[in-house]
Amino acid sequence: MSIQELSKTYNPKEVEDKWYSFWESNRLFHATVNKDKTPYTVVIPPPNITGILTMGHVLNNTLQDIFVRWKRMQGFEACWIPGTDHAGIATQNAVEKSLANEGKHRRDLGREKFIELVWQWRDKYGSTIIRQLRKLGVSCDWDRERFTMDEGLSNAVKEVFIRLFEKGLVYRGKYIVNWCPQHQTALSDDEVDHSETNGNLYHIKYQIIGSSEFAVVATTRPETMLGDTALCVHPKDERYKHLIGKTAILPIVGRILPIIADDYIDLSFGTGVMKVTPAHDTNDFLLGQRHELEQLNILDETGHLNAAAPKQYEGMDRFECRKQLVKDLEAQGFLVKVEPYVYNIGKCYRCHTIIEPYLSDQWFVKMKPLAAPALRVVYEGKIRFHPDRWTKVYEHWMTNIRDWCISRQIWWGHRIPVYYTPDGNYTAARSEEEARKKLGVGPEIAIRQDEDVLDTWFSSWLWPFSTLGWPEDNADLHYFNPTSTLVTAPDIIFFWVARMIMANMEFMKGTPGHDGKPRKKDDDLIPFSDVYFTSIIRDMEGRKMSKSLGNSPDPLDVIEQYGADALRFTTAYLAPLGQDVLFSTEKCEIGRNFANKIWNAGRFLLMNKNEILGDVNVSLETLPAEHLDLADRWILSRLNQAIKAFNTSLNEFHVNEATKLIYDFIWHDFCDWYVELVKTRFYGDEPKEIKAVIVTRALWIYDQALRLLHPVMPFISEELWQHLTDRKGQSLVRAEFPVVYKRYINQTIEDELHFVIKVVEAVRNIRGELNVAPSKQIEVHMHLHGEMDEKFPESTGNIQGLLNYIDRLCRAKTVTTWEGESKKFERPKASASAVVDGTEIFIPLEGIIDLDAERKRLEKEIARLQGLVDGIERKLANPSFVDKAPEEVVEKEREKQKNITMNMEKLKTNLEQLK
RNA sequence: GGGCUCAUAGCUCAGCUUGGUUAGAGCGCUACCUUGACAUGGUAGAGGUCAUAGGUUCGAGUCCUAUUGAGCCCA
Repeated sequence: MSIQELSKTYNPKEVEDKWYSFWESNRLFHATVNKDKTPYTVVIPPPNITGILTMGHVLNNTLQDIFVRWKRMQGFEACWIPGTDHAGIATQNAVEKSLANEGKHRRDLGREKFIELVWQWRDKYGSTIIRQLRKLGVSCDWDRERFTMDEGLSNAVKEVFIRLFEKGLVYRGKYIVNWCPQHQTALSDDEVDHSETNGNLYHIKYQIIGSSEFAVVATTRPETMLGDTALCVHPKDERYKHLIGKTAILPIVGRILPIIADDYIDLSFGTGVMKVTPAHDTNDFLLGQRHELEQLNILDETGHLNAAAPKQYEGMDRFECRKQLVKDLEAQGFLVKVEPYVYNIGKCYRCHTIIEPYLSDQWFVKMKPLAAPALRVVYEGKIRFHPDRWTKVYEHWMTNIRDWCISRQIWWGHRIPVYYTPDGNYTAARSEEEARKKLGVGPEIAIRQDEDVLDTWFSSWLWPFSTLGWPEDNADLHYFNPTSTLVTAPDIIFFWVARMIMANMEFMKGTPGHDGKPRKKDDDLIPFSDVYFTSIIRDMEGRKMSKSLGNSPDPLDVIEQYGADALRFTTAYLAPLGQDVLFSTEKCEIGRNFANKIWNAGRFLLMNKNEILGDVNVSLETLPAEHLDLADRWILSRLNQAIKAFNTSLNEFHVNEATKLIYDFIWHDFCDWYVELVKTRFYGDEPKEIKAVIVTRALWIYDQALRLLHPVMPFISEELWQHLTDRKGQSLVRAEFPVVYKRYINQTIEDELHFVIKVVEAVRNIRGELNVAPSKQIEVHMHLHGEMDEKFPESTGNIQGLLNYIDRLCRAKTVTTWEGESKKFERPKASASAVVDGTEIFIPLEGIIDLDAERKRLEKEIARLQGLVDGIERKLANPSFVDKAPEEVVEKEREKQKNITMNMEKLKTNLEQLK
């Protein structure tokens, strides 16, 4: 391929869609059962079908893709299963909203018609986010895409419900649940957001019967008094002991309430007397059960007062009623006082309506028995959390786990597979037919299925095996489950992560594992071995990204502006394990600039390849190892160090560290130094055959760098990789990931080249500080300290090559070397000078040099070194340091003192000469 | 009330279980530079008493305790 094809800057738009469709149409992401390979499976946290791509998704999916692409290139059978969940409440909401625009309600259509409409909606909008994910470059196995309402997954849900029912782990009960009057459904505890709210504490007095006394109670929700069925005090409370057993009159209503005693009462709260409303408060409900109190429900499903309330309030909204009731209490003299009060209020996580504790019939899962093994596998490290601190959070929740309310009073979702006879018998069954059998009723008797559907999470918790075909037994399930890494946001650790662990351990029992034998051991029953909890993406002020704040950039706009690779790179680069990320769109410049740098390095190499070799295909199969010089051996050492460190970082889930490593290797080691060093040989007078080797080797190293880069920046790496040579239809997606060759890692070589770098930097520093024009050719005199073969054991015999490098990088005319401590050495007059590892560098600048500036520069450097020496000397003068510190540490300090002092002395001599 | 995390350059953060390099990077800032890949670039420079107070240690940005401030989770 020829250079004309590479533009001056990288243009992501021209390459991204092209390569994605190439990958997808060649099914390069498709995984199959392959006994010769180790599986590496990841299940996507299924986004809602109502969702659009957010920065959170970008981070989450970029991380997953990095892991998956890395493992795939390393030769694992990498399988990333994508999909979506049906998001019961959110989706129903969206459809109801559009119905409302037509002035209709779902009840007008009826259940069947409505669900049909939701499916239509899903077909139209439900895969938006899946399309958007492709833009990001994710390497999901699209043949395996699943949806929680698919037939197979629905069967899994049904099967699980029935098995739990038969085990007695699913039960039906009247319970106080979190009720959302907006959605008219129960919510699980996790679906309620708590926030501090400014409200009032109302003090209301209740007349004691047979006495002139009043009991004063304090409440934040006065309207619930209409459902009061008792008053309660602490049995040991001296203030109220005499009231126990008596009765009081409920103001306005006139109902007679017993006064009971229970040590649940918090003596320090309010007045110490509590009103008891069993149907409208969880704690009161439990208290009511203990004391067999009547449960009086005063609200309907929409949060309006029902017929159990006095006539004047019936039909009122709960908050309207609160207002009116307070007014009435005040008018009738029952209101003692109202004080401002801050308390926690629960709101629906979907619509932010204030949650009403509400008494209703619901289905629950008994969690304690399921939690025990799930807790054990995390305790024992069979599942590891990253960062590790989430294990504590998990343990705390799991040990205090409460039963899970799984029924929802909506239509969109998996309908509860429970059937009722007219006389109230019920059972769980796979079909009406099975239900009849179980219930022992014939076709002449009508039975009805439960109206409610299941919580969406009741399908999500089966995701690691339902997506693989469970409950049908099949090879995929044996091979790809347990999965490997789960990448998810920490806020769904309870909703999802914990429950998946419980489900996998319960339902995969007996399914054949990798070895074909039925699973029994924890190691085979876990759903995944590692959980990576992602950072939370915030804006630059540290606020959570949210729709209402409008501070969330649309990732598609960002991709349009900067390219998908830039977005991916920047996100991964900025996101440390376990810490929040402050993000702004402009930060994608990091990734964009990096992409451009990579692009231009490739452009440079291809230009030179064309120059030297012409329009031929080079073979990049193996490293051309002839004519290696210091620079080559140095970059090979750096490359292998980078590969090694990259793998280590990813193994430890330090993705940002791995990303930084590539950045530093490509930008600094490769571009800043290697490319500059190699120019010396490209433009030097070596024969063409050698130049051909050099450029091919540079391309080979660059090829390795692209492989290293591919998991993070798949598009640009593929595009460039294809340009390097004819790949014959192969893709970088399935190319081999670079392997570490330890023999190329060589510290001596790195030190030697580092010396060259330090000399170059010292000269550049002089040029910069003394304002020597870059175009000005200079002379550099080096007075080397020590013996040549000691100083450059790897370069002995090719010192000229080494000096050529310094020459070129310093734009120097000549470089003079003085070996050893030659007596004949004469300091060039009127020179700027520096010392590097004892080697003196002089730049004669007769007539140009600003002597004053040079003196100041030297004085500053001497002062800096003096500071260091002082510090070291203080240390060495401390007898307990010399006594107690390890010998090697002390020796190191002595060595340091010697070297710095030597450098400083030389600078002092040079300074003297300028005076 | 219980628990967790964080505090290092103007800004955003590295410096990781294992205390000992002259505490680093990117952005921003200053000066210079279109040099045969790249101005989405190069070179050089300025900028830090590592939140505060104690403690452990020969030695603390790093370990421990407390305080202050910021944020999160659970109840």
